Amino acid sequence: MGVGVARYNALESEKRWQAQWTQRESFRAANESANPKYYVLEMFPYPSGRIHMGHVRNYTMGDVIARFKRAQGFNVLHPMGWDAFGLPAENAAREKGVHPREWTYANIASMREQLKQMGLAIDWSREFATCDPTYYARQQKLFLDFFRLGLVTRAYADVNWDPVDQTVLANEQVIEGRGWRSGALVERRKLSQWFFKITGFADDLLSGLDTLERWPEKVRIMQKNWIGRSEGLRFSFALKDAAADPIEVFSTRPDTIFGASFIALSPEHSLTEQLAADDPKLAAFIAECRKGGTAEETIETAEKFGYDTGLRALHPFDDKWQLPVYVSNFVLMAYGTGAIFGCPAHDQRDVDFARKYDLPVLPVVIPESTDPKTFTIGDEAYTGPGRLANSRFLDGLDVDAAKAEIAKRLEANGTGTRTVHYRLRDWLVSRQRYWGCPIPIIHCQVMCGMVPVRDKDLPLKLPDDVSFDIPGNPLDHHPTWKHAKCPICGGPGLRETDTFDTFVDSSWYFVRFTDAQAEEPVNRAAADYWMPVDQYIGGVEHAVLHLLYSRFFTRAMKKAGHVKVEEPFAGLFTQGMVCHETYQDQAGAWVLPEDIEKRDGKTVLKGTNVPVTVGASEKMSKSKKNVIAPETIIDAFGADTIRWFMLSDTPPERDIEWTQEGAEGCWRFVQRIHRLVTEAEGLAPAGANLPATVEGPALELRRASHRAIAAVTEDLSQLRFNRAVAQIYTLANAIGQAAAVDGAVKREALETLVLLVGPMMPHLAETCWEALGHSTMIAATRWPTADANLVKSDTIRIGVQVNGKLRGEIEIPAGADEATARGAALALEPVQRALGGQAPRRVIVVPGRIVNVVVAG
RNA sequence: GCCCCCGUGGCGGAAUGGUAGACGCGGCAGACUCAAAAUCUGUUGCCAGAGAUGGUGUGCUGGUUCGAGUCCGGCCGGGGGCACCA
Repeated sequence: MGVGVARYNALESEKRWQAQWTQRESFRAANESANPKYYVLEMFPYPSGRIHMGHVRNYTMGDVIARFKRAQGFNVLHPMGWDAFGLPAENAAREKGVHPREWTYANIASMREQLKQMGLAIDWSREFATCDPTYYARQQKLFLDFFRLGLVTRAYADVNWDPVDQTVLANEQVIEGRGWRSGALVERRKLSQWFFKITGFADDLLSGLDTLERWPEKVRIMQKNWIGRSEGLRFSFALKDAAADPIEVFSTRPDTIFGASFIALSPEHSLTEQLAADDPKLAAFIAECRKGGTAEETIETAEKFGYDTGLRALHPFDDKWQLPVYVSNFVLMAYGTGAIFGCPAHDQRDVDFARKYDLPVLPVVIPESTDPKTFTIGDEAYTGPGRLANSRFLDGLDVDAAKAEIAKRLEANGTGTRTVHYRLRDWLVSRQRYWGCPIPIIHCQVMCGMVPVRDKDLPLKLPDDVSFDIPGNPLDHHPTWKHAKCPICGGPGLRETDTFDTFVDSSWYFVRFTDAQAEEPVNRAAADYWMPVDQYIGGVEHAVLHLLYSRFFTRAMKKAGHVKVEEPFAGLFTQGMVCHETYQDQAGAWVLPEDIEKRDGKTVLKGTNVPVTVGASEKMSKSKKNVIAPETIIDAFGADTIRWFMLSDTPPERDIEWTQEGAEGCWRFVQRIHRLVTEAEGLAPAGANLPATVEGPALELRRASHRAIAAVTEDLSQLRFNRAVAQIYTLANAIGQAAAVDGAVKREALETLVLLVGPMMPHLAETCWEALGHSTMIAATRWPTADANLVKSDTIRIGVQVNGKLRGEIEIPAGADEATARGAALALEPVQRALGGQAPRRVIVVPGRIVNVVVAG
């Protein structure tokens, strides 16, 4: 520590300001205000016990927005809670013998402590965990509302059974045939399950995407693809053997019907199965198709196989035309009818298949300005627009007209139906687990069937005395819990022992934050005031499921009269991951960053000369040990340093790489700001007026201040934190350069610097604000406004080009007319040289931008 | 295989079609110091040149334009998503 230099003590200062904010309830949000509202929310965390760098990045961004909007005069809601149900708590119970509730609440306590150390501007009075009975009781009530509205259904379904987790997985949770958490090979089982009828909202969820202008295009496309709407025609092909049932197909290209050259059935099609019973070769073929999984992207490049069943189908418009019926591995049972007609000329998969089995390839859609007689298809299908040919009554029509004509004819004779298919399936919400929200239904053993639990009997609480000694659902093998009287007849009944998927919990928490204490699930007035969330921030890994379910839930809640909005999140931002270099020792084992050191350009195990291999920067993960614990950084440098790092350099949507050097650079800047403020000499007292005239270096400093205000305001509004950071560095540099400037101008510059830094490094800013003689807090201070006259300068320097190449620079008054710029440019020596005494062929003057002299040659 | 995104100094990255490389990290040189750390100042795309300066430069390749990192076509490379969706 330098002699006589008071070094900024971040840890002490941060503790102090955090206490101040808490004591003054600085971030408490009122449910009504004269100011406009702004609701900023980060995806709430699962309480694993410790925060990681991903949390730090996420919550820092949200916090900057919250503080910035608050300073701009908005009534800001910035809450925090816990996505607290879920399997890890049960795993901990099985592994360590600790009750899921204790484990979860202990984790929440330690994570809350860590988040508070980050200095987040959160209204903690609204905090809740989804495992609080006060929360899930309201969720049960919502479920009953949905139940009465017919949005809930129960169906026997083939479900994915995870034998390790002893639970049912959604299709989305099965990855490469394995459970997404356990990694166990998934088995198929038929179980009676609860579903939310999200498919009923498919069209609405799809069209709603168009209104989400402040969502990343990428996420909207992913949701669109997930919903997967396709319009087509469902119709039948009769078989030559009249005794057999016709084969029903679904096609989005019925216009290509006269290019058909085969029919293909899925290996799982019922007809396939019938035929296989008497055809061992087909049975063997089916077994072959099942190998390696069916839904794999990897098999897309795999070869297409077919098996000719010997059956012949009749063309719907010509019963003399027979088409071979194949079974093929590229037809999916889960989509459409599990059967297709193949038109090789206009579908890539079909042409691949046709070439392999030597089937006809007849083009029936001809691109504009191409001769039908010479148009042929090689190994590539033509899927573009065009006019029909070789298609009898369709000849000459365009694709859309031909589709309509076919549909019209087949509908008229009763063999076809226009159909819309969705990829989206109903949301399976029941889980055979203990640590989740119980589903409030009683199965009457007498005659009443499935009966909702009465409102007055809510919450239906989880029992505490459960055992995890045996596999399966503890609720199910609890000795007494599931026995209940039927609410209708009073006879014996059994409680539903399934609990909800935790995606249900996270599908409405953002509404509950608007009044976390409300007796009803939603305080309608509070929800109407705050919803929608103005800015939601989280990882792109939730692009489909969480966000789609939340959009569905909000619509369902609207139907039930709980909210007036349909879309929960007006703005969405998906931040990038936090990465770090990876290290391996000579045996190939992963090494923690804290166990290495870099010396003389080499990377070695700490305190030794044993070399370490430095690998690519990858997402921080325990398995590769490339993790930095946020608390080690906060303990060493303070929260402001880690926050500043997260905002600096890398655009927020991209992956950021954590480096020790970068962190030290941030720390140095913290110190530098503190020094600039505390060592400033000749400052005017707080509140002093600026001199009447300011010129020279003082004017330049004023300009730097106001340019910084304008730029940082703009950048923060657009979530371009990295650019805002660069602007602040520029201002700090300008202040350092203007050492001779003092008085009120210097004060203005320093106060600007401190105010602009406020949302990003709030503790440092408060300390500096106080050092500048203020008794108020930055948390209660308005954002500065830029003086437009100071943002622009009197003269500007613009480039001068000759034939588009830079040849010089001129300095002219800011508002100078074209003639002035032109004259100054032409007078330049390099321009004169290029002209060689001749007149320019053309001079382009873009005011305030550039002059380009075009010289003949 | 299809869809989406991205290729700019040693590194992270700036740049409404208008002076490419802001800002940071790292490097180099200097000041302060017995010395180091910290701090401050200068410098830093590449090539040539002592220098002024000149040439060159945003993955490759065509095009549009007075002018292209930016727009359009083709290719190469990297990343993400997916469902062979008829």
